[in-house]
Amino acid sequence: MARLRSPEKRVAILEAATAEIAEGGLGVATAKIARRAGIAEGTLFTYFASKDELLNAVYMELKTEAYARIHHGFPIHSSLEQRARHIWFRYISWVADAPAKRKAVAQLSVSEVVTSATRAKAAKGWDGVERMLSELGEQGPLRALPTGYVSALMLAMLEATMEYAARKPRQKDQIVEGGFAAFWRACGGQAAGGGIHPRNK
Amino acid sequence: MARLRSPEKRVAILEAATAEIAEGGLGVATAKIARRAGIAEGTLFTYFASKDELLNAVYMELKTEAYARIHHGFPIHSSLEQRARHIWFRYISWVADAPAKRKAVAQLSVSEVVTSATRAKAAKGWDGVERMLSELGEQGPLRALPTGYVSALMLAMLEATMEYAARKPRQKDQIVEGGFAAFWRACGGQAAGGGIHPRNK
Amino acid sequence: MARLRSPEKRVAILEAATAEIAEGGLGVATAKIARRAGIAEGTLFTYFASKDELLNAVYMELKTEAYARIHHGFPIHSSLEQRARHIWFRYISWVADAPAKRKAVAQLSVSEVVTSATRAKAAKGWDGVERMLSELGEQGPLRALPTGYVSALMLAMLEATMEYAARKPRQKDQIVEGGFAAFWRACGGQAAGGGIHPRNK
Amino acid sequence: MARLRSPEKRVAILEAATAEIAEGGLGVATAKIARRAGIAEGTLFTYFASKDELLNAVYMELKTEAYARIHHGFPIHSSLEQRARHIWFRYISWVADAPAKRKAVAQLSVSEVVTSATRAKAAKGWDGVERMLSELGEQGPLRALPTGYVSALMLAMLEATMEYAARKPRQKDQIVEGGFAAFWRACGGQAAGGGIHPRNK
DNA sequence: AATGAATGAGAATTCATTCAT
DNA sequence: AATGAATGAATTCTCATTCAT
Repeated sequence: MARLRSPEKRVAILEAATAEIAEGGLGVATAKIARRAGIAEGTLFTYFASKDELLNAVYMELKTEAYARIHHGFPIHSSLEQRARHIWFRYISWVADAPAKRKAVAQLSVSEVVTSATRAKAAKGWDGVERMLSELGEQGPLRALPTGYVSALMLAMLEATMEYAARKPRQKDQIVEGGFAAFWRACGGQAAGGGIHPRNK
Repeated sequence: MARLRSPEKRVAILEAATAEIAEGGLGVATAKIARRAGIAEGTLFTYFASKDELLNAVYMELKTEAYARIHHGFPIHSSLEQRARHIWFRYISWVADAPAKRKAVAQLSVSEVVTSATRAKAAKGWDGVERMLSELGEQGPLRALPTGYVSALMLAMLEATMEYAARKPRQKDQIVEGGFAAFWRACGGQAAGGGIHPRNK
Repeated sequence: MARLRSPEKRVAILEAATAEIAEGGLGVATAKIARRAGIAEGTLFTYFASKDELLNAVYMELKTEAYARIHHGFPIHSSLEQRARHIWFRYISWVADAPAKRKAVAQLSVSEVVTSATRAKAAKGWDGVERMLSELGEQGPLRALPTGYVSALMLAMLEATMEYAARKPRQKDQIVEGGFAAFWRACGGQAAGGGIHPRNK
Repeated sequence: MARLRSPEKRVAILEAATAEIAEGGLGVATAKIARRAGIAEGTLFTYFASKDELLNAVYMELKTEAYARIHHGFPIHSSLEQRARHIWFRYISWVADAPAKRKAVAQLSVSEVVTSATRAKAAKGWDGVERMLSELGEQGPLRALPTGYVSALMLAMLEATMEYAARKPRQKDQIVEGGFAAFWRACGGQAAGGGIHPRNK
């Protein structure tokens, strides 16, 4: 039997692509990605049939990873606020650990190379998060708005908060905490101490 | 660059570039932009020294235009909420009029071709908006956070709201209105009727 | 106004392509063709949109040129045999002048890159030759066979004769003359002195 | 190359190569040939040291096969015309059975990958046919021309006839028969009933 | 100033061949 | 012997930019 296609190599390519995209945009040469991944130019194409396919895989991978981060240790029996906090801070920590990942995802999200099929598949992974957040949307002032809007809003506020925090590293913790408070108010909750469902506490 | 014979051509190029970027990403060929603008390939470079310069100009133009939209008819003597509403709905209407512009701006915003100098210059124009919003940040729960964070948050929430509204055209008005309410709560204001500073009214 | 696309350059490319194909087959690199034509790699593609298009153009060009050679000085009022001789020897002389052209045409003829549209268009040019030969097909023993078969046969016999003559340069004249005699007999004619229609002489 | 484990695999490769060449030209990827042959990419190279070697082997194989077809049942004691007829119709039937073979041979014949050594070797196998035909060349009007020219002429007329017949399937038999008659006349023979050497009959 | 042909440095991808398994 | 992943040179084609007209 010949060598097996190594999952490590696949991962190396995805990581190299993420880093290169973060540094140089979606226009990076596949050759550059391959070099960074420590493989030959042509080898990249035994793992991904085309650059587009690779880009879609990177998007999928990053979205999945972010989701896994949030999913891990989710306090399913805690109050709504605690659950929302978990998501907020977990996502922030993911980005803080690897800013390149966020930069890459940002580029991919607005690009046309990521197909709607990929987006749909990735969104399905987010379903879990959305379900967690659905209670937020079902009660309180956001009740009248379509499901999914809450998570879209949360993601947007997260991105803005991270972006901002990244530019002011010293006040980072304060901004992140303040950002969550703002999100929580937007959802109709009171600042810490209050909450949407006092009785739920 | 000498005084340009035709400012119309400059505008045509910027518009063509915006449309092409929206449709095909930042990778569009300058030749394609030129064709769409109704000029020759080479002529583009008498108006913009390089593709990067053009891209930066497009970013600048779009940001400036959005700002102008908001600036126009700004109810400078109305309540803080009224002013915030003005910004919110004006920005939404700008995007609604020309969705391509938003798509283009989104691509440019995350790209590395737009220099920090350009971003700074554009942000300066945006200062006006920020000043209008600064009161929001100075008072209420957002007080402790750095200036600029409020406008960043507003923009993020606006983008998310538009994105979402675009996918559910029938509920558009409801979503846009609900989005503003959420933003206003995030800033510490009460739902319409209340407000941060009742006495300011 | 910019430079005009020069017909000389187009011709240079076609000639370079013909020579390269003759020497190295249809697999030649477009870069090699461009170099031989004295132009830049990219310039080739302003004259021919793709390699396939170039190859089709070469085929067309060579077929047209061969036809022109035959057409020139055609003894329209002479005997059938004289007319057939004219075609035979003219075609031979074309090939003798530029053996590379025949080699290139041979490769292209059997290849799949030459579309049936191109073949049809080229065949239309041969219609003239065919008409000249149609009398041969209408009378004599070939009468029962479909029109067009005579010219196909003639071309095949010509190719074989040339191929053979090229390998034995010393006997060239003898072979070419003998080849024509064979063709003429195949058509039902008698060796020189006789003919299909003695009275036509 | 050691004694090969499986001659069947060698044959499978040759057949796959023939089919692929017929369909896609000499540019086919060896990987595609291997896949069609039902073996792994690398295995091909334990049977043929290089693509060129494979191509030469295909040429050789096809020429040999055609020769075998003709050789089989050759009416060695019949009249010259009968023998020529045998060759003509046998060759036609070979091609009719497997048109891909003829297409492949046509591509290979005009290509530079087939070495003159291979051609010489293949021609040697063809010698048998040539010997059978040599009488045609030795007597009659073709007497003055070099040996080998007759078979070259025959092959050319055969190819043209097949090509033509393939395009008009309904008149196929008529064309093939008419083609032989033409060839026979070209050799100096009379239409059926006559012959070059009545006394030889 | 305007034009668009010319340029040539990449870009993505292919593919014959090698080689670890 | 057989496999197919790995290799990297080579290929076609694109495109920002220059420049003759």
